[in-house]
Amino acid sequence: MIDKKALAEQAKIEFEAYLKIKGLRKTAERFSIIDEFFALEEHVDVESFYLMMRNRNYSISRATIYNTLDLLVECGLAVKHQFREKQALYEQALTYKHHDHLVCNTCGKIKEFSDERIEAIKRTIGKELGSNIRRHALVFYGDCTIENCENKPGR
Amino acid sequence: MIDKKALAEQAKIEFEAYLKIKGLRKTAERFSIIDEFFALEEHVDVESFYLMMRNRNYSISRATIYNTLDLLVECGLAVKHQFREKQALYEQALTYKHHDHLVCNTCGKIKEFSDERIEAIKRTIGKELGSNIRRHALVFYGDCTIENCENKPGR
DNA sequence: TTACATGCAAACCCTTTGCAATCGT
DNA sequence: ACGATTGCAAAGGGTTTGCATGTAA
Repeated sequence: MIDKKALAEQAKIEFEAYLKIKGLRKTAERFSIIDEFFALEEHVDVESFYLMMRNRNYSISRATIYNTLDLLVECGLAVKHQFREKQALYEQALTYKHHDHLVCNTCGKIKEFSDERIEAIKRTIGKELGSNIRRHALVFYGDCTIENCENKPGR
Repeated sequence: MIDKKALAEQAKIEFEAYLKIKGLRKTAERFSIIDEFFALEEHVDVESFYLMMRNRNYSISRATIYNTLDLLVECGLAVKHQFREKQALYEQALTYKHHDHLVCNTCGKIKEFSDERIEAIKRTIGKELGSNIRRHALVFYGDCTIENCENKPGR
């Protein structure tokens, strides 16, 4: 189990460096977002995150959250996903190692996995189609086969 | 080169069968959408398709296009993609063989590819995470390495 | 001091919905 | 005739933008 506090502190250090390079300001809002974002256990959408922060008595606006999360993505501290059609989900990426996602058709939960073979496919296809492939997004959608899965709806 | 007309005719036959099963009506609009949709060379978004049809003097509404494209997806004649955040893209799928996509960072064009190795990854991960994986979405994003690529912007 | 940031609400974009008018069956 | 389908425009939901106010540097 990783220490969330330590994670947030490291994120702040990296974020400060990024702000400095870009000539952006260190504002209280940005740092409070980092505190809360790196304490999360899961991917989060902006609206939930906004409501959560309001519930915890931060006075912060949606606009600032959008702005800050985008900055975190820019500097590599977060990753933005588009699993469903509407809302984007943000994921912390401090100790980021690329991984892909399995979305459960049964309960909607998202699991992570990583398989090196995808890199080989990228090399083959990149060569074949004339592209220097920089990144990929791979999502599996499947039915849960785990008996008594704790995430099963209606339990 | 596949004969577009023949494609549309085959699609109509399959679509009629689907409508019959579902007790839905055969309307002129639905068939005109099939005519135009199966004449397309590329993935299309709803708004472009709507404008194209209006330009060709069909009197048709966006609502009907959304409705009909969704029916086509339901009966397997089309596939809906969500490559970017906003609009969905629809692709004809009459002679559908699953394939994945490479999005060009340089010109935005979408190329198709297929690599069997992804199936092996699905089996491994499905077993590992307890999921019967039904489908996947794999998108590569890369920089064009083709000299004098005809799609290069600013040519 | 002076740009950059913020909060708020309005605007935006794509998609969905409500409803009266139409049209298959 | 009946109910599904249409066109239109309005509503919806997530995200972005404009602007006056606030604030880090």
